[in-house]
Amino acid sequence: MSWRKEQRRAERGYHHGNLKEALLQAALGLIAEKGAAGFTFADAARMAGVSAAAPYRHFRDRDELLSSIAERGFEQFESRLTAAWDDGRPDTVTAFERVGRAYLAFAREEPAFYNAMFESGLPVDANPALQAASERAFNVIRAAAERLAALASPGTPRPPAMMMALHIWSMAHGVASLFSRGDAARRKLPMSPDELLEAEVLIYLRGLGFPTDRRPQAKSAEPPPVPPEASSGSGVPPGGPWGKPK
Amino acid sequence: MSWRKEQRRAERGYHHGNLKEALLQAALGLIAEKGAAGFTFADAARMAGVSAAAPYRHFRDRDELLSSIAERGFEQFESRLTAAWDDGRPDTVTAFERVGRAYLAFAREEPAFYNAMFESGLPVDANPALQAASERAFNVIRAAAERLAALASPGTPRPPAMMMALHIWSMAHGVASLFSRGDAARRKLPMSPDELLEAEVLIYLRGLGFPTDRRPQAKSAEPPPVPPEASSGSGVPPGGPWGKPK
DNA sequence: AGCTCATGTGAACGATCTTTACATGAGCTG
DNA sequence: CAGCTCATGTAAAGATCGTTCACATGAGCT
Repeated sequence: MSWRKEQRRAERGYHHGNLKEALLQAALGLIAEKGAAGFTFADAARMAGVSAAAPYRHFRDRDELLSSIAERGFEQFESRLTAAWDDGRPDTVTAFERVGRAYLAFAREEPAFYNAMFESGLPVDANPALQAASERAFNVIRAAAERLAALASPGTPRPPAMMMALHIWSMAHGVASLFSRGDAARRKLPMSPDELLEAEVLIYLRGLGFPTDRRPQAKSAEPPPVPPEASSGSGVPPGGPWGKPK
Repeated sequence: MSWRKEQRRAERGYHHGNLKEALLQAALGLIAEKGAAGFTFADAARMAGVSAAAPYRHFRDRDELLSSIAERGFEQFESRLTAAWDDGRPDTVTAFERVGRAYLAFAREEPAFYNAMFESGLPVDANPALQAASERAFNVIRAAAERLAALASPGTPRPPAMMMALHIWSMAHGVASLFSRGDAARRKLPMSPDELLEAEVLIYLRGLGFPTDRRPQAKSAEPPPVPPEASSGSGVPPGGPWGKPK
Protein backbone atom coordinates (compact mmCIF):
# COMPACT_ATOMS: atom_id res chain seq x y z
CA MET A 1 0.00 0.00 0.00
CA SER A 2 1.90 2.96 1.17
CA TRP A 3 5.30 1.33 1.30
CA ARG A 4 5.29 1.21 -2.45
CA LYS A 5 4.92 4.95 -2.55
CA GLU A 6 7.80 5.39 -0.19
CA GLN A 7 9.76 2.86 -2.18
CA ARG A 8 9.37 4.87 -5.32
CA ARG A 9 10.15 8.10 -3.58
CA ALA A 10 13.19 6.64 -1.99
CA GLU A 11 14.71 5.41 -5.22
CA ARG A 12 14.57 8.77 -6.91
CA GLY A 13 11.40 10.38 -5.76
CA TYR A 14 10.07 13.26 -7.65
CA HIS A 15 9.43 15.58 -4.79
CA HIS A 16 12.55 14.27 -3.18
CA GLY A 17 10.28 11.95 -1.25
CA ASN A 18 11.80 12.10 2.19
CA LEU A 19 13.00 15.63 2.46
CA LYS A 20 12.21 15.82 6.14
CA GLU A 21 14.53 12.98 6.97
CA ALA A 22 17.19 14.28 4.60
CA LEU A 23 17.03 17.68 6.26
CA LEU A 24 17.42 16.18 9.70
CA GLN A 25 20.44 14.21 8.59
CA ALA A 26 21.96 17.20 6.85
CA ALA A 27 21.42 19.37 9.91
CA LEU A 28 23.02 16.74 12.11
CA GLY A 29 26.10 16.76 9.97
CA LEU A 30 26.27 20.52 9.89
CA ILE A 31 25.82 20.86 13.64
CA ALA A 32 28.50 18.27 14.28
CA GLU A 33 30.77 20.25 12.03
CA LYS A 34 30.16 23.84 12.96
CA GLY A 35 28.07 23.75 16.11
CA ALA A 36 24.41 24.51 16.60
CA ALA A 37 25.04 28.23 16.32
CA GLY A 38 26.80 27.96 13.00
CA PHE A 39 24.26 25.72 11.39
CA THR A 40 22.08 27.47 8.85
CA PHE A 41 18.73 26.52 7.44
CA ALA A 42 19.83 27.37 3.93
CA ASP A 43 22.84 25.13 4.18
CA ALA A 44 20.73 22.18 5.19
CA ALA A 45 18.46 22.80 2.22
CA ARG A 46 21.41 23.11 -0.12
CA MET A 47 22.91 19.91 1.21
CA ALA A 48 19.63 18.14 0.57
CA GLY A 49 19.57 19.53 -2.96
CA VAL A 50 16.44 21.63 -2.67
CA SER A 51 15.69 25.32 -2.66
CA ALA A 52 16.02 27.41 0.45
CA ALA A 53 12.27 27.62 0.88
CA ALA A 54 11.60 23.90 0.74
CA PRO A 55 12.38 23.17 4.39
CA TYR A 56 9.48 25.36 5.43
CA ARG A 57 7.12 22.70 4.15
CA HIS A 58 8.40 20.43 6.90
CA PHE A 59 9.47 22.73 9.72
CA ARG A 60 7.85 25.93 10.84
CA ASP A 61 11.26 27.53 11.20
CA ARG A 62 14.86 26.84 12.00
CA ASP A 63 14.08 26.42 15.68
CA GLU A 64 11.61 23.67 15.03
CA LEU A 65 14.20 21.71 13.09
CA LEU A 66 16.58 22.14 16.01
CA SER A 67 13.90 21.01 18.41
CA SER A 68 13.21 17.95 16.34
CA ILE A 69 16.86 17.05 16.45
CA ALA A 70 17.02 17.61 20.17
CA GLU A 71 13.95 15.48 20.71
CA ARG A 72 15.33 12.66 18.63
CA GLY A 73 18.59 13.06 20.50
CA PHE A 74 16.86 12.67 23.85
CA GLU A 75 15.25 9.50 22.59
CA GLN A 76 18.53 7.97 21.49
CA PHE A 77 20.08 9.21 24.70
CA GLU A 78 17.43 7.51 26.78
CA SER A 79 17.85 4.36 24.76
CA ARG A 80 21.58 4.24 25.30
CA LEU A 81 21.35 5.03 28.98
CA THR A 82 18.72 2.35 29.41
CA ALA A 83 20.89 -0.18 27.64
CA ALA A 84 23.87 0.77 29.76
CA TRP A 85 21.88 0.50 32.95
CA ASP A 86 20.69 -2.95 31.95
CA ASP A 87 18.36 -3.00 34.88
CA GLY A 88 21.24 -2.87 37.30
CA ARG A 89 23.07 -5.99 36.16
CA PRO A 90 25.37 -7.46 37.22
CA ASP A 91 25.37 -5.23 40.26
CA THR A 92 24.04 -1.79 40.95
CA VAL A 93 27.32 0.05 41.31
CA THR A 94 28.86 -1.45 38.20
CA ALA A 95 25.77 -0.71 36.18
CA PHE A 96 25.65 2.81 37.54
CA GLU A 97 29.15 3.55 36.41
CA ARG A 98 28.37 2.07 33.04
CA VAL A 99 25.59 4.65 32.77
CA GLY A 100 28.11 7.37 33.47
CA ARG A 101 30.39 6.13 30.76
CA ALA A 102 27.45 5.83 28.39
CA TYR A 103 26.63 9.46 29.11
CA LEU A 104 30.10 10.58 28.14
CA ALA A 105 30.20 8.26 25.18
CA PHE A 106 27.01 9.77 23.87
CA ALA A 107 28.33 13.28 24.32
CA ARG A 108 31.50 12.32 22.49
CA GLU A 109 30.06 10.18 19.73
CA GLU A 110 26.98 12.27 19.02
CA PRO A 111 28.20 15.81 19.42
CA ALA A 112 25.45 17.11 17.19
CA PHE A 113 22.71 15.61 19.29
CA TYR A 114 24.35 16.64 22.52
CA ASN A 115 24.84 20.14 21.22
CA ALA A 116 21.23 20.47 20.18
CA MET A 117 20.03 18.98 23.44
CA PHE A 118 22.07 20.91 25.94
CA GLU A 119 24.04 23.67 24.32
CA SER A 120 21.90 25.16 21.62
CA GLY A 121 20.10 27.45 24.03
CA LEU A 122 16.67 26.43 22.83
CA PRO A 123 14.00 26.55 25.50
CA VAL A 124 13.19 22.99 26.50
CA ASP A 125 10.15 23.95 28.50
CA ALA A 126 8.60 25.67 25.51
CA ASN A 127 8.13 22.43 23.62
CA PRO A 128 6.08 19.86 25.55
CA ALA A 129 7.25 16.95 23.44
CA LEU A 130 10.84 17.97 23.89
CA GLN A 131 10.40 18.39 27.60
CA ALA A 132 8.78 14.98 27.86
CA ALA A 133 11.61 13.34 25.96
CA SER A 134 14.13 15.05 28.18
CA GLU A 135 12.20 13.92 31.22
CA ARG A 136 12.22 10.32 30.06
CA ALA A 137 15.96 10.39 29.58
CA PHE A 138 16.50 11.85 33.01
CA ASN A 139 14.23 9.25 34.51
CA VAL A 140 16.71 6.56 33.57
CA ILE A 141 19.31 8.20 35.77
CA ARG A 142 16.70 8.80 38.39
CA ALA A 143 15.56 5.19 38.44
CA ALA A 144 19.14 4.02 38.70
CA ALA A 145 19.71 6.40 41.58
CA GLU A 146 16.62 5.02 43.22
CA ARG A 147 18.03 1.55 43.16
CA LEU A 148 21.36 2.78 44.35
CA ALA A 149 19.79 4.65 47.24
CA ALA A 150 18.14 1.46 48.37
CA LEU A 151 21.61 0.03 48.84
CA ALA A 152 22.50 2.51 51.54
CA SER A 153 24.34 0.83 54.33
CA PRO A 154 22.03 0.02 57.16
CA GLY A 155 22.36 2.51 59.95
CA THR A 156 23.17 5.38 57.65
CA PRO A 157 20.39 7.66 56.48
CA ARG A 158 19.14 6.97 53.04
CA PRO A 159 20.01 9.70 50.57
CA PRO A 160 17.18 11.11 48.45
CA ALA A 161 17.36 9.44 45.08
CA MET A 162 16.26 12.58 43.29
CA MET A 163 19.15 14.51 44.71
CA MET A 164 21.58 11.77 43.80
CA ALA A 165 20.29 11.71 40.26
CA LEU A 166 20.69 15.47 39.95
CA HIS A 167 24.18 15.25 41.34
CA ILE A 168 25.23 12.52 38.96
CA TRP A 169 23.67 14.34 36.06
CA SER A 170 25.47 17.56 36.89
CA MET A 171 28.78 15.71 37.14
CA ALA A 172 28.30 13.98 33.82
CA HIS A 173 27.16 17.13 32.10
CA GLY A 174 29.93 19.17 33.66
CA VAL A 175 32.63 16.78 32.53
CA ALA A 176 31.09 16.36 29.11
CA SER A 177 30.58 20.05 28.59
CA LEU A 178 33.97 21.18 29.85
CA PHE A 179 36.35 18.44 28.85
CA SER A 180 34.80 15.93 26.57
CA ARG A 181 33.71 17.97 23.61
CA GLY A 182 35.28 19.10 20.38
CA ASP A 183 37.51 22.10 20.78
CA ALA A 184 35.17 24.09 22.96
CA ALA A 185 37.09 24.35 26.19
CA ARG A 186 39.58 21.58 25.91
CA ARG A 187 42.37 21.64 28.39
CA LYS A 188 45.33 19.54 29.19
CA LEU A 189 43.99 16.91 31.51
CA PRO A 190 45.91 14.55 33.72
CA MET A 191 43.40 11.84 32.83
CA SER A 192 40.75 11.06 30.28
CA PRO A 193 37.27 12.48 30.73
CA ASP A 194 35.97 8.98 31.30
CA GLU A 195 38.42 8.33 34.07
CA LEU A 196 37.75 11.74 35.49
CA LEU A 197 34.04 11.13 35.69
CA GLU A 198 34.41 7.62 36.98
CA ALA A 199 36.64 8.76 39.82
CA GLU A 200 34.29 11.62 40.56
CA VAL A 201 31.27 9.36 40.80
CA LEU A 202 33.11 6.79 42.87
CA ILE A 203 34.31 9.37 45.36
CA TYR A 204 30.82 10.78 45.52
CA LEU A 205 29.28 7.39 46.16
CA ARG A 206 31.82 6.71 48.84
CA GLY A 207 30.88 10.00 50.41
CA LEU A 208 27.34 8.74 50.60
CA GLY A 209 28.51 5.71 52.48
CA PHE A 210 28.22 3.23 49.69
CA PRO A 211 30.80 0.54 49.67
CA THR A 212 32.72 1.07 46.48
CA ASP A 213 35.47 -1.28 47.42
CA ARG A 214 35.17 -4.93 48.19
CA ARG A 215 37.75 -4.57 50.92
CA PRO A 216 36.34 -3.47 54.22
CA GLN A 217 37.12 0.11 55.03
CA ALA A 218 39.67 0.10 57.80
CA LYS A 219 39.08 3.52 59.20
CA SER A 220 35.40 3.72 58.56
CA ALA A 221 32.89 2.99 61.24
CA GLU A 222 30.52 1.60 58.68
CA PRO A 223 29.19 -1.83 59.41
CA PRO A 224 31.13 -4.43 57.47
CA PRO A 225 28.13 -6.36 56.16
CA VAL A 226 28.07 -5.41 52.53
CA PRO A 227 25.24 -6.41 50.27
CA PRO A 228 26.64 -9.06 48.01
CA GLU A 229 25.34 -7.21 45.04
CA ALA A 230 27.41 -4.14 45.72
CA SER A 231 30.58 -5.94 46.51
CA SER A 232 30.94 -7.61 43.17
CA GLY A 233 32.02 -6.01 39.97
CA SER A 234 34.48 -3.20 39.59
CA GLY A 235 35.56 -1.83 42.88
CA VAL A 236 37.79 0.94 43.92
CA PRO A 237 41.38 0.02 43.43
CA PRO A 238 43.40 0.17 46.59
CA GLY A 239 44.70 3.64 47.05
CA GLY A 240 41.54 5.39 46.04
CA PRO A 241 39.40 5.87 42.95
CA TRP A 242 42.05 8.00 41.30
CA GLY A 243 44.86 5.52 41.47
CA LYS A 244 45.00 3.87 38.09
CA PRO A 245 46.93 0.64 38.31
CA LYS A 246 45.41 -0.09 34.92
CA MET B 1 46.16 66.88 29.27
CA SER B 2 44.44 63.88 27.90
CA TRP B 3 41.99 63.67 30.72
CA ARG B 4 40.36 66.85 29.43
CA LYS B 5 39.74 65.17 26.13
CA GLU B 6 38.08 62.24 27.81
CA GLN B 7 36.11 64.63 29.93
CA ARG B 8 34.68 66.35 26.89
CA ARG B 9 34.01 63.12 25.11
CA ALA B 10 32.30 61.70 28.10
CA GLU B 11 29.86 64.57 28.46
CA ARG B 12 28.71 64.44 24.88
CA GLY B 13 31.71 63.75 22.77
CA TYR B 14 31.46 64.13 19.07
CA HIS B 15 32.97 60.84 18.15
CA HIS B 16 30.99 59.23 20.92
CA GLY B 17 34.20 59.18 22.90
CA ASN B 18 34.10 55.76 24.47
CA LEU B 19 32.40 53.64 21.88
CA LYS B 20 34.41 50.58 22.75
CA GLU B 21 33.15 50.55 26.28
CA ALA B 22 29.62 51.37 25.18
CA LEU B 23 29.66 48.48 22.74
CA LEU B 24 30.85 46.07 25.39
CA GLN B 25 28.09 47.18 27.72
CA ALA B 26 25.47 46.98 25.00
CA ALA B 27 26.62 43.53 24.01
CA LEU B 28 26.50 42.41 27.61
CA GLY B 29 22.90 43.49 27.88
CA LEU B 30 21.95 41.86 24.63
CA ILE B 31 23.65 38.58 25.48
CA ALA B 32 21.96 38.51 28.86
CA GLU B 33 18.67 39.03 27.08
CA LYS B 34 18.87 36.79 24.06
CA GLY B 35 21.93 34.65 24.57
CA ALA B 36 25.27 34.77 22.84
CA ALA B 37 23.83 33.24 19.70
CA GLY B 38 21.07 35.80 19.39
CA PHE B 39 23.29 38.78 19.92
CA THR B 40 24.02 40.74 16.78
CA PHE B 41 26.78 43.15 16.01
CA ALA B 42 24.35 45.53 14.36
CA ASP B 43 22.13 45.60 17.41
CA ALA B 44 25.01 46.53 19.65
CA ALA B 45 25.90 49.38 17.31
CA ARG B 46 22.30 50.56 17.21
CA MET B 47 22.05 50.44 20.97
CA ALA B 48 25.17 52.57 21.21
CA GLY B 49 23.69 55.03 18.76
CA VAL B 50 26.23 54.61 15.99
CA SER B 51 26.17 53.20 12.51
CA ALA B 52 26.60 49.52 11.85
CA ALA B 53 30.12 50.00 10.55
CA ALA B 54 31.42 51.91 13.56
CA PRO B 55 32.17 48.87 15.72
CA TYR B 56 34.76 47.73 13.21
CA ARG B 57 36.98 50.57 14.34
CA HIS B 58 37.25 48.85 17.72
CA PHE B 59 36.83 45.14 17.04
CA ARG B 60 38.08 43.17 14.08
CA ASP B 61 34.80 41.32 13.93
CA ARG B 62 31.93 40.05 15.99
CA ASP B 63 34.00 37.23 17.43
CA GLU B 64 36.58 39.60 18.78
CA LEU B 65 33.92 41.51 20.65
CA LEU B 66 32.68 38.22 22.10
CA SER B 67 36.20 37.26 23.06
CA SER B 68 36.71 40.59 24.78
CA ILE B 69 33.61 40.01 26.81
CA ALA B 70 34.67 36.49 27.70
CA GLU B 71 38.09 37.70 28.71
CA ARG B 72 36.68 40.43 30.90
CA GLY B 73 34.29 37.86 32.32
CA PHE B 74 37.14 35.54 33.27
CA GLU B 75 38.84 38.41 35.02
CA GLN B 76 35.79 39.27 37.07
CA PHE B 77 35.24 35.60 37.67
CA GLU B 78 38.74 35.16 38.99
CA SER B 79 38.34 38.22 41.14
CA ARG B 80 35.14 36.95 42.72
CA LEU B 81 36.48 33.47 43.28
CA THR B 82 39.61 34.88 44.86
CA ALA B 83 37.56 37.06 47.17
CA ALA B 84 35.38 34.12 48.12
CA TRP B 85 38.35 31.91 48.80
CA ASP B 86 39.85 34.59 51.03
CA ASP B 87 42.99 32.57 51.32
CA GLY B 88 41.17 29.79 53.08
CA ARG B 89 39.77 31.73 56.01
CA PRO B 90 38.35 30.96 58.46
CA ASP B 91 38.92 27.36 57.59
CA THR B 92 39.64 25.54 54.40
CA VAL B 93 36.37 23.68 54.02
CA THR B 94 34.22 26.71 54.74
CA ALA B 95 36.19 28.80 52.31
CA PHE B 96 36.02 26.08 49.72
CA GLU B 97 32.26 25.96 49.86
CA ARG B 98 32.15 29.71 49.67
CA VAL B 99 34.01 29.43 46.40
CA GLY B 100 31.36 27.04 45.16
CA ARG B 101 28.61 29.45 46.03
CA ALA B 102 30.54 32.27 44.42
CA TYR B 103 30.76 30.20 41.26
CA LEU B 104 27.01 29.75 41.13
CA ALA B 105 26.37 33.33 42.11
CA PHE B 106 28.50 34.51 39.23
CA ALA B 107 26.71 32.25 36.79
CA ARG B 108 23.37 33.53 38.05
CA GLU B 109 24.19 37.20 38.42
CA GLU B 110 26.30 37.57 35.31
CA PRO B 111 24.58 35.35 32.78
CA ALA B 112 26.02 37.32 29.90
CA PHE B 113 29.57 36.82 31.03
CA TYR B 114 28.99 33.18 31.84
CA ASN B 115 27.37 32.64 28.50
CA ALA B 116 30.23 34.23 26.62
CA MET B 117 32.78 32.36 28.69
CA PHE B 118 31.38 28.86 28.59
CA GLU B 119 28.44 28.58 26.27
CA SER B 120 29.17 30.76 23.29
CA GLY B 121 31.20 28.10 21.54
CA LEU B 122 34.10 30.40 20.85
CA PRO B 123 37.45 28.64 20.80
CA VAL B 124 39.28 29.51 23.99
CA ASP B 125 42.54 28.07 22.83
CA ALA B 126 42.56 30.26 19.75
CA ASN B 127 43.01 33.45 21.73
CA PRO B 128 46.09 33.40 23.98
CA ALA B 129 44.88 36.25 26.16
CA LEU B 130 41.55 34.56 26.63
CA GLN B 131 43.16 31.27 27.43
CA ALA B 132 45.44 32.92 29.96
CA ALA B 133 42.53 34.63 31.66
CA SER B 134 40.64 31.36 31.80
CA GLU B 135 43.71 29.67 33.22
CA ARG B 136 44.05 32.26 35.95
CA ALA B 137 40.45 31.78 37.00
CA PHE B 138 40.84 28.04 37.13
CA ASN B 139 44.00 28.40 39.15
CA VAL B 140 41.98 29.86 41.99
CA ILE B 141 40.03 26.63 42.24
CA ARG B 142 43.19 24.68 41.77
CA ALA B 143 45.02 26.50 44.53
CA ALA B 144 42.09 25.99 46.86
CA ALA B 145 42.07 22.30 46.02
CA GLU B 146 45.77 22.19 46.73
CA ARG B 147 45.21 23.47 50.22
CA LEU B 148 42.33 21.13 50.71
CA ALA B 149 44.36 18.16 49.59
CA ALA B 150 46.93 18.98 52.22
CA LEU B 151 44.26 18.37 54.82
CA ALA B 152 43.89 14.73 53.94
CA SER B 153 43.55 12.61 57.01
CA PRO B 154 46.87 11.09 57.90
CA GLY B 155 47.08 7.54 56.82
CA THR B 156 44.84 8.01 53.82
CA PRO B 157 46.39 8.62 50.44
CA ARG B 158 46.48 12.23 49.40
CA PRO B 159 44.22 12.93 46.46
CA PRO B 160 45.73 14.79 43.51
CA ALA B 161 44.76 18.43 43.82
CA MET B 162 44.46 18.82 40.08
CA MET B 163 41.90 16.07 39.91
CA MET B 164 39.96 17.54 42.81
CA ALA B 165 39.93 20.93 41.13
CA LEU B 166 38.63 19.42 37.90
CA HIS B 167 35.96 17.55 39.79
CA ILE B 168 34.79 20.59 41.66
CA TRP B 169 34.80 22.64 38.51
CA SER B 170 32.74 20.08 36.65
CA MET B 171 30.23 19.97 39.48
CA ALA B 172 29.89 23.71 39.63
CA HIS B 173 29.64 24.05 35.87
CA GLY B 174 27.19 21.19 35.64
CA VAL B 175 24.88 22.63 38.24
CA ALA B 176 25.19 26.13 36.85
CA SER B 177 24.64 25.04 33.30
CA LEU B 178 21.74 22.71 33.96
CA PHE B 179 19.84 24.28 36.79
CA SER B 180 21.05 27.73 37.62
CA ARG B 181 20.55 29.62 34.42
CA GLY B 182 17.74 31.57 32.85
CA ASP B 183 15.12 29.40 31.28
CA ALA B 184 17.56 27.19 29.42
CA ALA B 185 16.94 23.84 31.03
CA ARG B 186 15.22 24.72 34.22
CA ARG B 187 13.48 21.93 36.01
CA LYS B 188 11.55 21.51 39.13
CA LEU B 189 14.17 20.96 41.75
CA PRO B 190 13.69 19.65 45.26
CA MET B 191 16.26 22.18 46.40
CA SER B 192 17.97 25.35 45.23
CA PRO B 193 20.98 25.08 42.95
CA ASP B 194 23.14 26.44 45.74
CA GLU B 195 22.01 23.77 48.14
CA LEU B 196 22.36 21.17 45.44
CA LEU B 197 25.95 22.10 44.75
CA GLU B 198 26.84 22.48 48.38
CA ALA B 199 25.53 19.01 49.19
CA GLU B 200 27.31 17.60 46.16
CA VAL B 201 30.63 19.06 47.15
CA LEU B 202 30.24 18.02 50.77
CA ILE B 203 29.43 14.45 49.86
CA TYR B 204 32.38 14.44 47.47
CA LEU B 205 34.74 15.76 50.12
CA ARG B 206 33.49 13.20 52.56
CA GLY B 207 34.17 10.57 49.96
CA LEU B 208 37.75 11.75 49.92
CA GLY B 209 37.94 11.29 53.65
CA PHE B 210 37.88 14.93 54.63
CA PRO B 211 36.16 16.00 57.78
CA THR B 212 33.27 18.07 56.51
CA ASP B 213 32.47 19.86 59.70
CA ARG B 214 33.96 23.29 59.87
CA ARG B 215 36.86 23.81 62.17
CA PRO B 216 39.68 26.25 61.91
CA GLN B 217 42.91 24.65 61.00
CA ALA B 218 45.90 24.80 63.28
CA LYS B 219 47.87 25.93 60.28
CA SER B 220 46.74 29.50 60.38
CA ALA B 221 46.90 31.89 63.26
CA GLU B 222 43.17 32.09 63.43
CA PRO B 223 41.52 32.40 66.78
CA PRO B 224 39.99 29.12 67.80
CA PRO B 225 36.57 30.35 68.94
CA VAL B 226 34.45 28.48 66.47
CA PRO B 227 32.19 26.36 68.58
CA PRO B 228 30.40 23.36 67.15
CA GLU B 229 27.35 25.44 66.50
CA ALA B 230 29.19 27.07 63.67
CA SER B 231 28.77 23.83 61.86
CA SER B 232 25.08 23.69 62.51
CA GLY B 233 24.15 26.68 60.44
CA SER B 234 24.75 25.64 56.92
CA GLY B 235 27.14 22.91 57.74
CA VAL B 236 26.62 19.23 57.60
CA PRO B 237 23.66 18.08 59.61
CA PRO B 238 24.24 14.94 61.61
CA GLY B 239 22.25 12.94 59.16
CA GLY B 240 24.23 13.95 56.12
CA PRO B 241 24.78 16.85 53.77
CA TRP B 242 21.32 16.58 52.25
CA GLY B 243 19.35 17.34 55.34
CA LYS B 244 17.37 15.42 57.81
CA PRO B 245 16.54 11.85 56.98
CA LYS B 246 12.89 11.03 56.82
C1' DA C 1 45.97 78.02 10.41
C1' DG C 2 46.85 73.70 8.74
C1' DC C 3 48.21 68.85 8.92
C1' DT C 4 47.22 64.21 10.36
C1' DC C 5 45.07 60.49 12.15
C1' DA C 6 41.60 58.22 14.76
C1' DT C 7 36.93 57.69 14.51
C1' DG C 8 32.29 57.56 12.50
C1' DT C 9 29.05 57.56 8.12
C1' DG C 10 26.74 55.85 4.00
C1' DA C 11 26.51 52.88 0.46
C1' DA C 12 27.16 48.51 -1.14
C1' DC C 13 27.81 43.20 -1.47
C1' DG C 14 26.73 38.64 -0.34
C1' DA C 15 24.48 35.52 2.76
C1' DT C 16 20.73 34.26 5.56
C1' DC C 17 15.79 33.76 7.25
C1' DT C 18 11.29 33.98 6.05
C1' DT C 19 7.04 34.85 3.35
C1' DT C 20 4.26 34.87 -0.86
C1' DA C 21 2.67 33.62 -5.29
C1' DC C 22 3.13 30.15 -8.42
C1' DA C 23 4.27 25.39 -10.51
C1' DT C 24 4.22 20.37 -10.57
C1' DG C 25 2.94 15.87 -10.25
C1' DA C 26 1.10 11.87 -7.08
C1' DG C 27 -2.90 9.79 -5.80
C1' DC C 28 -7.65 9.55 -5.66
C1' DT C 29 -12.43 9.66 -7.87
C1' DG C 30 -15.59 8.88 -11.36
C1' DC D 1 -8.40 7.64 -18.81
C1' DA D 2 -9.70 12.54 -17.46
C1' DG D 3 -9.68 15.65 -14.03
C1' DC D 4 -9.55 17.34 -9.40
C1' DT D 5 -6.99 18.26 -5.23
C1' DC D 6 -3.44 18.65 -2.22
C1' DA D 7 1.17 17.99 -0.66
C1' DT D 8 5.44 19.39 -2.02
C1' DG D 9 8.94 22.18 -4.26
C1' DT D 10 10.46 26.73 -6.84
C1' DA D 11 11.24 31.53 -7.79
C1' DA D 12 11.19 35.97 -6.34
C1' DA D 13 11.16 39.35 -2.93
C1' DG D 14 11.78 41.82 1.64
C1' DA D 15 14.23 42.21 5.89
C1' DT D 16 18.34 41.74 8.65
C1' DC D 17 23.09 40.95 9.35
C1' DG D 18 28.26 40.75 8.81
C1' DT D 19 31.63 43.02 6.47
C1' DT D 20 34.18 46.21 3.43
C1' DC D 21 35.29 50.54 1.24
C1' DA D 22 35.45 55.27 0.01
C1' DC D 23 34.62 59.30 2.21
C1' DA D 24 33.70 62.86 5.96
C1' DT D 25 34.75 65.04 10.34
C1' DG D 26 36.91 67.04 13.99
C1' DA D 27 40.52 66.50 17.96
C1' DG D 28 45.06 67.24 18.95
C1' DC D 29 49.46 68.73 17.66
C1' DT D 30 52.88 71.89 15.43
